[in-house]
Amino acid sequence: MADKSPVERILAAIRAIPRGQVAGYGEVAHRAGLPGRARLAAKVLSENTDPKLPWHRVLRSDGRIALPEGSQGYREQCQRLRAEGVMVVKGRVRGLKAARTMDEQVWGPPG
DNA sequence: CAGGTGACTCTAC
DNA sequence: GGTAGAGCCACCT
Repeated sequence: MADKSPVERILAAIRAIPRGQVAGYGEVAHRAGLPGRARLAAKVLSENTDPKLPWHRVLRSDGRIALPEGSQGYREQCQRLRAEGVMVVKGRVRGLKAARTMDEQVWGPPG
């Protein structure tokens, strides 16, 4: 990875998320080389405006959508996830979860 | 330099 | 299993 800015690295990590799968802010931040910067990832997404960026694959540690229910972003994320084969119920995501437990097997361990 | 904010995370009930 | 409150850390004004 090039010596890009932390924001660029976060965006790259999000772009690296496989389709039909989801990841948490902490995971994305850690993958971006910024452990503990989950908040930064959140702000980055809030500032992000790239339609090609799979930001909808980024969820909270609880596997829940970060945006408030009823918001435009919430609906967009929910619909996009469903379109990728991800089940979304009550603002929660069912199926694979990239939490800090069994994510390594789906994300791929370092190496 | 200090204050305020947040698409977060963890622990406890 | 879910909700509620406190904590933490970096970024912005």
